[in-house]
Amino acid sequence: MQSPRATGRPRDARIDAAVLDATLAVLDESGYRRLTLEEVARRAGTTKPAIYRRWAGRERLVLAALARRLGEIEVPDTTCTMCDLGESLSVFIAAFRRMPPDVLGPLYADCSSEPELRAEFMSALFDPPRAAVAQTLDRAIARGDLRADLDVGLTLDLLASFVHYRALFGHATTDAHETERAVETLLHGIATDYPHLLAHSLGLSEPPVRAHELHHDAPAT
Amino acid sequence: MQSPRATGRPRDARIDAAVLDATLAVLDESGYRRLTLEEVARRAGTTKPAIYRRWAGRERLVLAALARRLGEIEVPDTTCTMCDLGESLSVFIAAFRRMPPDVLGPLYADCSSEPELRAEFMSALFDPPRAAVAQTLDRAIARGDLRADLDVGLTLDLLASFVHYRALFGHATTDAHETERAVETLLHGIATDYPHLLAHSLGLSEPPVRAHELHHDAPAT
DNA sequence: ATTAAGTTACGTTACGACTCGTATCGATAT
DNA sequence: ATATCGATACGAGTCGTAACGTAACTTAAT
Repeated sequence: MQSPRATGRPRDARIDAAVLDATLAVLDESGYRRLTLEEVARRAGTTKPAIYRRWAGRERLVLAALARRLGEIEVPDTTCTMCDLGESLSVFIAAFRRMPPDVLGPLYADCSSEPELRAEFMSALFDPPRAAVAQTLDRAIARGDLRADLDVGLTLDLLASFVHYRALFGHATTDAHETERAVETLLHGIATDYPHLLAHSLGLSEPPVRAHELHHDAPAT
Repeated sequence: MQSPRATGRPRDARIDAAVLDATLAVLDESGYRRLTLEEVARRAGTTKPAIYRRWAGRERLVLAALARRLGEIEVPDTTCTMCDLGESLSVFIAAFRRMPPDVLGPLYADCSSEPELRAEFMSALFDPPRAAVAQTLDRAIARGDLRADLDVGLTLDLLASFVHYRALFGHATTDAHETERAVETLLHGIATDYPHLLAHSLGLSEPPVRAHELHHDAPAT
């Protein structure tokens, strides 16, 4: 943000680290809702005012702690589109596995009220893995493995939302096998004969003969 | 739940209705986080204890109010799979449109801590629209429009998560057109040549000749 | 080099404000 | 006899901030 203060007593960097560590520890034990700043301060061997000097509230504190744990995201880049997508999703899922439902949901709930805070949440936690998958998609398109007219944003949302859904509502631990199935499903589609369905929806009762040559875009009306 | 008490002064049913109405009004104005029971009681022309007599906490109160607004879900049933899916999703989205992000996210956050409460949340708000889409998928499979070996649960999650994602993180109002695109994407798949990608991922450098006859299932090892 | 002044962080403690969920009370309805 | 009604009050937590006196570091003058 701004340049470090040139005057006065410098901040003790060990306190920063101790507070972030304590925050993560309390989060893992008690979740986000039961996290109190006094407990964090106690464990970090410091006090509440010292925390407020550094972060503007508990949302920002937790964001900082989680962002630190999230670390950097690496983008897989082999020549295998399916592998890359699966791997990207795995990284994605692994990232969220480190942020249990007890944390991510309530945290976002608290962040969603204030636009600026919300933006910080997004850029700190959601955007990084999302960008990784986006890059994978772009590469696959450039390689010719995905359709050139693909709506990357939409596809990204389909993938990302799937992971978030599982992470937030954690009714199932998304394992590697299911990741694979999801990628497979998305790549292949779920229809037996998509052109046929498309034609039907357009009111043509008989399916087009040259189904495979039919372009993805709907014919002009 | 249990049978109505045979003894003592009966509850005033008008209070039930007034409280639920007031709850919805406050939710729409202030969102979930800023909703206080005292404010609800004030608007309903009653008092806090009267509310606690009826619902065990504000989570249950809000759940009851939202479930009331959600109403019943109708399942579309034409012969057009694409239309039905699109329509199902639209109903899905419409259901969530009545529950702004300021409500659904924080509410779930509060419900997720207690398992029983979480189950109530699911059965009251998430399951109904989800079941509607599930029925549409089943019909489409029976009709032969979707692959028989389709993982319905997975597909359902892909669709539902997409809607939830938009509803919770509302960075985009999912309109009819985008719904259509999503269904289209899922039906058709995003790959230019899926069998080719599959083969490649299995380590075969040259693509199979009869790509279109290759079954979805991977060949036996 | 020493000293002095200025600034900021530190720990400690305390405070006001806000909700929550419950308790109490007399009155009322079955 | 029992349970609800309105009204009010209460204890318990947590929040974010405001004091204080002390400690650490920078700058400038001696």
